[in-house]
Amino acid sequence: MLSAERRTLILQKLAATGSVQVSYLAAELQVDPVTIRRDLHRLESAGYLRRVHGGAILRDSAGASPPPSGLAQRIAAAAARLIPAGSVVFLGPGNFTAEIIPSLGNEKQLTIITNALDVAWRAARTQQHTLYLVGGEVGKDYGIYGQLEQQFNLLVDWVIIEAAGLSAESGLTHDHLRYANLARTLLRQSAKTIVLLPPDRVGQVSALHSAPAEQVDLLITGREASNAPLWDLSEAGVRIVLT
Amino acid sequence: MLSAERRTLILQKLAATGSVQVSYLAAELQVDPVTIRRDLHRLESAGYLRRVHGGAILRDSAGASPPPSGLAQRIAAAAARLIPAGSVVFLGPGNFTAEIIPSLGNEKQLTIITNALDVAWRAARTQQHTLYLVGGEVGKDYGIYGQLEQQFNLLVDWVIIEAAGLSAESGLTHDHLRYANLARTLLRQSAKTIVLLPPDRVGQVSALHSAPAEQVDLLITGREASNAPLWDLSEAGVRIVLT
DNA sequence: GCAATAGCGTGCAATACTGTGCAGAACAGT
DNA sequence: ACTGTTCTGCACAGTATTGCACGCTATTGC
Repeated sequence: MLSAERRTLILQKLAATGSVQVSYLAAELQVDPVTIRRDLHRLESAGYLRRVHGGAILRDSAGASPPPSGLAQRIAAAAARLIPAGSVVFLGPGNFTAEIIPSLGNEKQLTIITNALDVAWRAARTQQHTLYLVGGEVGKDYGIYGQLEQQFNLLVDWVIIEAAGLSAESGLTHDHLRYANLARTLLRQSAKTIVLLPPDRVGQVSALHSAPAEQVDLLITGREASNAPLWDLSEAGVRIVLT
Repeated sequence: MLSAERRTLILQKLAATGSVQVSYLAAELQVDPVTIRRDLHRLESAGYLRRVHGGAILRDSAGASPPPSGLAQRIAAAAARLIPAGSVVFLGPGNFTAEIIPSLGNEKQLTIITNALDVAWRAARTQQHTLYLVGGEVGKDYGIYGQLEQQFNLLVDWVIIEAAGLSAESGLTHDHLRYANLARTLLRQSAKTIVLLPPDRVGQVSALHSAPAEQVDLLITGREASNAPLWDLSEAGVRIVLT
């Protein structure tokens, strides 16, 4: 491998995840840690990143977003494992979905459609996927709730969204009207639907309903989720992945 | 084998894999490494690739956004000073326009419409402006070239874009068709237009024309720009800001 | 506060790569 | 056939990159 190539890979990894570790890169790229350190030193001199003990972080991440929680990484990693290379996926807004991008690794190439600015930014910086973004007003949660149907012919293999609640009786529910509308539009298509949910929201019901539980193909949540609602969902035909 | 043939093969290999190594090519093509080096040198001069130690890589595989140069910050700061609080501005793709966001400071609130993912991301993170984003496919330069007119009623006070050239006779010119089309659409509106240009592109002409110089209200460039073309542009009614 | 651990920079030697001058070979035009 | 030009390979000296060893420093857990 060319040294310049290696430095490009380091920058891509950094762009995708926000930070890199010397030890991880050394193992991944099969070079001595001291070589990685020299690379990082060089890239810092060129202004591409900021060197910190143990690795490097993005140059402009002064007051950046907090590091992802372990839960988000676990759920996102589980989702990433399920998606085959080459799929067309829709990613909704949220911390869990955004964390999927760095979980995908360097090889798996997808076509990603999203209405979340943070997801789009992470995906774009990897230069690895084909990326489509919904237009419209950008909200404080980085979600963009535009006229989806006008902009794309939605023929996606997987729809991956978060929700405020999922129960067998009340189905998929949300806190915000625009999010509920988005979910309803997306699930009308015949794609496979994956819902990412914090474990404490399994079986819960929120204000705005979008779809019955039967339309959810797969629920990914934490293993702390209580069993009774999971059982009911499973009865309703929802596959469950605990992580 | 003809030398031109060999260079074509080198470019093919490079396009296929993203990088080539001198030693590999020398063995593969059965010529001396020195010959390969001379080929690469030539191809680099012609702009086909970027030479690195041990081989060559694609010209635009920077991986991450390059650090802002002093020039970008100077030009962006000049533009930021000109925009009054509360304005509705369109920001096109590019390093200069992206640098405007941090130059705006913490108080000035704008309504920003953009088709550049990096601009949008920076603006969104400030939580300071009202932000609209054009939808569509995200390109390698983070530009999104969708159906602008279908998505927004463009009633902006300022259109701020970059270009590949601006001269009094040939007007505003660009390197990429989609960018030229964008500029043409934007400038059809009656907004005030600001063009950000590296000083060495003042008076230059590139392949694709979008608008006559008269439609440009303001040119912001570096003070290194040569005087004759600036004078012509000023005659054509373009206000000039040197920084 | 302190010890264990992991990470840091630097000097050094081995290796690989680089540019350049030179001479011979291939080639095009006369 | 002759001649000037371009391309190619070789030799050589200089430079870049890498891994290892060493002593030093930051971080972590108790």
